[in-house]
Amino acid sequence: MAKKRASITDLARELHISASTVSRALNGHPAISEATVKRVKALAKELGYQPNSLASGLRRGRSNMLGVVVPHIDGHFFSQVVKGIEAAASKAGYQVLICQSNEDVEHERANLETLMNAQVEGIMVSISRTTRETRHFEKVRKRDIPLVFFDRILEGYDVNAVVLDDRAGGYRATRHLLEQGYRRIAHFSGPQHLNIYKHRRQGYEEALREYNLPVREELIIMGDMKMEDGSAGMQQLLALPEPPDAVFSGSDFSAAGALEVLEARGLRVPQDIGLVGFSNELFSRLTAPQLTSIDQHCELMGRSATRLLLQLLDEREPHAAPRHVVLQPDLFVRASSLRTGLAG
Amino acid sequence: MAKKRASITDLARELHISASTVSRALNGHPAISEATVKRVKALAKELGYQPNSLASGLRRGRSNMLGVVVPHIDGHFFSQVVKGIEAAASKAGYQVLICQSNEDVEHERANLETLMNAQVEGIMVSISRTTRETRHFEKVRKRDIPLVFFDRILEGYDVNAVVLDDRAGGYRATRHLLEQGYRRIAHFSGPQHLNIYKHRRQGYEEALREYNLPVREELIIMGDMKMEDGSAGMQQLLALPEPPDAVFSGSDFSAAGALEVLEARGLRVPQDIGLVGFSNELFSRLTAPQLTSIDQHCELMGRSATRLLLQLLDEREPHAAPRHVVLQPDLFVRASSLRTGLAG
DNA sequence: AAGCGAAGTGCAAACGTTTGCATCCTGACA
DNA sequence: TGTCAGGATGCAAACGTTTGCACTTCGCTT
Repeated sequence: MAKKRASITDLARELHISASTVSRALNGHPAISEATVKRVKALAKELGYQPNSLASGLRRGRSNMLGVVVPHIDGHFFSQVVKGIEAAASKAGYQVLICQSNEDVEHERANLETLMNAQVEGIMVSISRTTRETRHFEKVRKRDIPLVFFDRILEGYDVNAVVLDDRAGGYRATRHLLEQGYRRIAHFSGPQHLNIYKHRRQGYEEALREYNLPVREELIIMGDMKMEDGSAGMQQLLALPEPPDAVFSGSDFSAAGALEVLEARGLRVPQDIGLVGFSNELFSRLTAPQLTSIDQHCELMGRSATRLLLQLLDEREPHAAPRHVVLQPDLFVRASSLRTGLAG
Repeated sequence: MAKKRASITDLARELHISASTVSRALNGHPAISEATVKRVKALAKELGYQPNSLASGLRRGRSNMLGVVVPHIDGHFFSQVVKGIEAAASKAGYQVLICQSNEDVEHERANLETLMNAQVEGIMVSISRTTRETRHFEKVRKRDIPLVFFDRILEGYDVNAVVLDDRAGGYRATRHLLEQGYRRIAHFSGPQHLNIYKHRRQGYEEALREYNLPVREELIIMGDMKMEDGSAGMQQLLALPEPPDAVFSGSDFSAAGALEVLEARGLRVPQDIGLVGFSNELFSRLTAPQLTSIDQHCELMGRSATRLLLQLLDEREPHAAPRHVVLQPDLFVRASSLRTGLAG
């Protein structure tokens, strides 16, 4: 009844052959005879042999594990990305170790240590909101552990990355509002050291300029993109002498917050005020009215990041030029921004 | 420039002491002198030494990893549970390996193999919707790998588990509707081999009986609890000669689907029809009207499961009687079920 | 008949830690 | 001075795999 798990040596002893032969038989080494392979595999099955991946990892200097650091895992976006990562990784025979930084640099630093400790072969990161410097990533690089960033990256830090074309997203969202006839369009944005919020804002401004409209300071509200921030921002906007006739929010959450305020004030969406969010969260179909939003192809992003990482692992060229993959966003038009649709 | 990571042996060589001493110094073994400890730690820091957890895992027969198998990771519930697991595990010095079964038994079986391969010390599982038998779990048990189920368990399979008191949840949801004056209450339920849906239904029936109301077959709709199922179910209900005046849905998603249909038909919630969901998904605050729902304390569930697992690991009594932890749900009352609130 | 190549297998070292036991040293006590 | 205790360290084996190299056998070729 001793529950010791069968090892390669056990198989070898039982079959009166050497451990090397067993190992090779199991791994499909060509030099082993048909017959032996059969015997080994049969016994392995019988004893329920499972390779010890710690041992093989140790010996081969590989762990078959990839690490992921995300700010958090709740909400649609990151959980979908992780899903994509998982799918791509497991197809390639890798395990995935997932860590959450909780939007905190210190946590992020600790996560990286943890992952390196666990001997992961590569790491994918989406930086936390409080990350402003890159020392902890340099440590990873020094160890020659391939590193791929996704979605959120640090401005001016040249790295391998898979990102969304946030500028295009911001542009298309805003342009859609303009085409619907809205002219005084406000924008909710987040911390500007994060590429995503900065680029969404730039896209917004670009669209305005294209329509020869001024970019007004008072219509751009900086916040943390949570629901509360959206509510507060909306109230601030409504208090203006000339309130906006539409809002492009850099996040669905703050858009939802804005929606609550509008409803409470008895303002109609999209008639009185148009609204567009960002991320195409699950709930954007459930609000009343349904929320127009930008889809980020989260799962694809996860798969792309993993594919890029696997490529790097494959090539093993320590310091090749960093590669960028840019995904194009999609605009999902729903009721919250459809003014003409109602008229027509 | 060889990027070989410093090992214990490297430290030992450099300091002209033995590897054992270095190991002991780093692990706080009492027999090592103050002075040596200092020297070792200093050099370790200088060289950026990171212990190789594969090696130490191999030697000590421990991996410091826990495995988790969930049906999926999107949506509020499981991602929050995972968050709780992660938090509790990392506080205890464990890594977490997360696998998704995609609601498929075969995947689930493969996930378990994978985790055992990775030498996890214990496994937490919430079974997939298509899991109806337990052979693959027996294999884990045979290896004496502690196993804890959470939320979803197989009826009649006696195991360590952390579950919600779903019966109480169903009861309280239904009772709340009754107290609001609704009398013809329908119910959306899911696959009955899953404890959660079965118990929610039982709680629903219990509340009806308490009010001396009949349990009507035609008012109980079985489905897959997705949004579409909710829409379809609602249409089916509205087509009845005597449609219900309220619905208790076993999931927020199908509740949302029902809401869409109701809105399209011009039926007012909660005046014409009351609605209660289950899970307290993030979006339940965002629907119009906001959705009354049952909160499952997801994060707590994750923490509890982990704590239980760690206990089992600690005790190492192979076949102690399985333990159950039952969490109490909370009812979050919102507009979708507040008929009297409007009158008052 | 010697030599050769190929196929199949085994030996032993290595990966980086941990740990039981042995060893050495120093100082104290009888 | 001899003995002993205790503190500090080292030795070597072990965890389960993988892998370069050597070895045996056997059937062929020259």
